[in-house]
Amino acid sequence: MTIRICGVFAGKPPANSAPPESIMPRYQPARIEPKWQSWWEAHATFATPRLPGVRKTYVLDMFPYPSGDGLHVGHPEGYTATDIVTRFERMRGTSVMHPMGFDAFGLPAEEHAIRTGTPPRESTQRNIDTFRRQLKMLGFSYDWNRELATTDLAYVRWTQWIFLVLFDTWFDPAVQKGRPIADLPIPAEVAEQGEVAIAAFRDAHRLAYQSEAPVNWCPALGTVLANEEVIGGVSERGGHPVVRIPLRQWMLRITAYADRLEKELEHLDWPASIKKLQCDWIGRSTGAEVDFHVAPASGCDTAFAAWTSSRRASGFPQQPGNDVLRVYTTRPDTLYGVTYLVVAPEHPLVDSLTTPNHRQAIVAYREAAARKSDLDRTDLAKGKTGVFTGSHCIHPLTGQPVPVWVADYVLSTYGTGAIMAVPAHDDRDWEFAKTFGLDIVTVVEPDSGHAADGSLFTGDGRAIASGPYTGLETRAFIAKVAADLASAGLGKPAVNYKLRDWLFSRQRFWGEPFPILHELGPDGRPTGAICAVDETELPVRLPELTDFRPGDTPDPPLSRAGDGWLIVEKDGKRYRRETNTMPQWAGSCWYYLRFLDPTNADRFVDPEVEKAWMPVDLYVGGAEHAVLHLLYSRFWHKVLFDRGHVSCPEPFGKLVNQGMILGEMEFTGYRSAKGGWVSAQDHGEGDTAAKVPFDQVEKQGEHFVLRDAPKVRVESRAYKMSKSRGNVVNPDTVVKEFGADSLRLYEMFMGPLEATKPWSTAGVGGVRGFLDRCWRLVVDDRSDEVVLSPQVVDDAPTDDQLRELHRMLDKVTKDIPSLSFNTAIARMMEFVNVFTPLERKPRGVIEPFVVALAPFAPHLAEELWEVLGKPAPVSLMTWPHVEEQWLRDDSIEIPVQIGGKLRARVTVPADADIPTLEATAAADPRIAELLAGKQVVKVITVPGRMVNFVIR
RNA sequence: GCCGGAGUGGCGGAAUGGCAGACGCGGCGGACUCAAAAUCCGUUGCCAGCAAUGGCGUGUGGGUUCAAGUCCCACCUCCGGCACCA
Repeated sequence: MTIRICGVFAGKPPANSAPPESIMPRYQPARIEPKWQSWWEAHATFATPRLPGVRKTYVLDMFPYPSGDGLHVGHPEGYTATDIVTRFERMRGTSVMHPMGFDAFGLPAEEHAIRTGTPPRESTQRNIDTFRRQLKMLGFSYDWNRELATTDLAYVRWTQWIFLVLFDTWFDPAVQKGRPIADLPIPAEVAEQGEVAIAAFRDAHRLAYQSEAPVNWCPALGTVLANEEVIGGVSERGGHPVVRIPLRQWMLRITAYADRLEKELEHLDWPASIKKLQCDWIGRSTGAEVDFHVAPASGCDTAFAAWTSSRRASGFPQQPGNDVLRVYTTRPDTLYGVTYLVVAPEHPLVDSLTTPNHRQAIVAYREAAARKSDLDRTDLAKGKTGVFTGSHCIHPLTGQPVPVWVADYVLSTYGTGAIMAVPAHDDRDWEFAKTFGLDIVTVVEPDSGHAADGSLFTGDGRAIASGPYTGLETRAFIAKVAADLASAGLGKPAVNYKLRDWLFSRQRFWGEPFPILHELGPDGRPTGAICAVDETELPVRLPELTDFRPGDTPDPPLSRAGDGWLIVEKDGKRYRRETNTMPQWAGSCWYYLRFLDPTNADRFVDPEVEKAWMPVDLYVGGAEHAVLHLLYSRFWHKVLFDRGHVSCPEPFGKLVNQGMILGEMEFTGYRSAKGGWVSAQDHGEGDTAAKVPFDQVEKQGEHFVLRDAPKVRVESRAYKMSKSRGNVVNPDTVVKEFGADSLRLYEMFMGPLEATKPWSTAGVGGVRGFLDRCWRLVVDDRSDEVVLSPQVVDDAPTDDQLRELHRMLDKVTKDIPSLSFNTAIARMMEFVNVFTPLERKPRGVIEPFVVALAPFAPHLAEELWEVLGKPAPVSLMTWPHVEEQWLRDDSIEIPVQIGGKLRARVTVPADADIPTLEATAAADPRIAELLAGKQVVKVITVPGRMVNFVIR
């Protein structure tokens, strides 16, 4: 007799130590998991061919940022889902592309470098090593030969190369396509001015261009941020304040692709919510631009008449002159309700519009607005502010003067930076008019009834008090007035986007250097001319620095590199390298392409390989990338497509967002300062929150209360995992305690992939119990060695056993492609529950079960396959065929209802026809009794489903 | 404020308009054991009843239907995102 169990480890495998031989028959993930991981690696089980066979699938995970904290339990959720899909597809004979890599540039590595003085490349490498170890520990079937990190020089080379493609491309609106800059038509008046002017004209049209514009400067991070990275006036990362300062920056002309980015979403198999988020972010709106003539100090009428007649002749000009204020509106039908105009504080006409007696107030207001952070400026709770300029403009249709105000609720960066205010029909204008006592003129009535004068109505309706347009419906009015304005040269239809060009440069060290050179004049100062680094000189490496700190000023750390790095001589001219670096998004914009051909030294990807594998068939990751990453990479992909470098217009065919995994469910009670319990619904400021153990709580009605004090409610919910809350679950710990297969299976069993779900360690124990039962289904747990259970026999399976097998297989086969892993696992559990008690378990059902288990618990399945005496690997076995004949029953039990209420069940032949069903149901003693003396009005019978007697 | 998503046992969840609660956790009872662990078996929505059985039950209120967790209308709560874009 061997003593198998001792001390505190009873029931659990000893942590991470090789178990003594004597207890081997127990399921020991710590032993079998590394064994099979090495086996797969040694046999290159998951190596992907260069080109796919008849059927291909490209299944991609959003690659992780390798943070110093290591893998989080959220990572394996999506990664296990895709791993199951890819293992399943391989077993079905599909060629599978399933790579993994690391998004390794980024702020945390750099901040760590600053804190510790070690170069970011070192800590990044350490973190990648940790991540790789953890990912391998979970048995994912990646082709590790394709591993890449965005920080690899061989990768940076091609990121820079793609930047040069953007630099070499302009967007031709006529064909809605990106074209080589060499094809850009040069207007004669530019050509006349010579080479410098032509170069400047080209630079102004490139998809990658420089711009001196107000940017989001984050002093705490020492860098500027893209609009998308600023949430509510603070940085998305870290929540630091952001201020607007003017600065020369690199921009990417993503707005040129706004229409295509919106329209081409339509056919993608993406969650509707993500499509909508992208749509809203792009924010296409249609309306009209309208010019308001600036009223001269005197002689207003004649000047206006002269202006309108000249406009009638010339038409609506491309650029408004200084004599007009151009506004953008989505509601030109409310033109007759305009009672004032507003320009943004940064609007170029503010100076000329300001009259001397208002100058002081205007200057003060502009200064205050510039000082305000975006947070203050966008805080709706603060109410509207503004100042009158002293000037008026002339309403283009009525000829009446309209006062011009400056207010920061108008954004300089959207539309024309100026609006026509219609307080009766726009809530922001209404609030402003109320604040400053401006006129409110109603010009739209709701279809039902009259609007009270001076009230707010923002919907569509019928025009009133609108001159010749009175009586028109909103939509008809908009169409007609837009046409009329256009023919009078006073306005034109216009489209606007919320999307702004992508601010693409950062003042940080740990990013890709731009492959751009600035020409230096004889005085050593930049001449303004720029040129691209030659393709053959890529990659441009980061210089060796010892100090990575961002400056207090927006001067990038790279500008502190020595002249050896900074200064380049070429064709007898001196150049200074661009010292900004690219944002972290750059690398993640195209990694899915490099995976296809990761070692290619001649091209970023071989076109033949790209055409064969693209697009990505399934892309799984968190919803936090809904706009940023997914919008940016679609943009890059479209540029590459336009320039003929890739074969499809969209990179990601199907997208799935895994839900967040929260910490364990917690009960929180509140204690007052005096120490007594306070009920959760009326706890206040001074009370302290305390965790209450599960067994001291019970449910009473809708709420949980303290068991010992049922009047005291406690809160119950699960929270997002965070270090500060101390509820973070570490995958290493879970693997040590339960094994990788248990972690994988548990995360898939928790609930639907897309749902937010709380963690439950007891739940992990539950699936571990299932894997234990799988083990005992095959392995003899009474022997001292790992040998086949004597209960697994060569008997021919019975019909019932085959039915159980094929029904399980059918469910699993259907559930994997639809990513319904929780129900697939439940079905496998049922299978095991059926076969566990049997004394004789036919090989003919046990073997296919092990094959079906393999995508979910691959290590255990390999081990059991070996115990069954089969040659490894089960991972590449053919997926079991589902035999239809076993999915049907000879007889079935169906419910019988009376008036829709269940009253009995009857057993009938599976193919029974309606009369048989009704007769059998009516013959049931209980039904007969209930129907006696009642009048059956109608009988509804669904063959194979149910019978319902409707009685009076 | 706007836009998404979700409300089902003590908990996670399951359910092509057709037997609500599969599967798992937890609980309860039993077998095995000197005992415990592990394992196996049974049981477990609530109320009434010894039981057969009956009643009630999918956030709330209405509606459609022979039949509603599922479809429609209104509302409530929670979670997530966006937020002066004219």
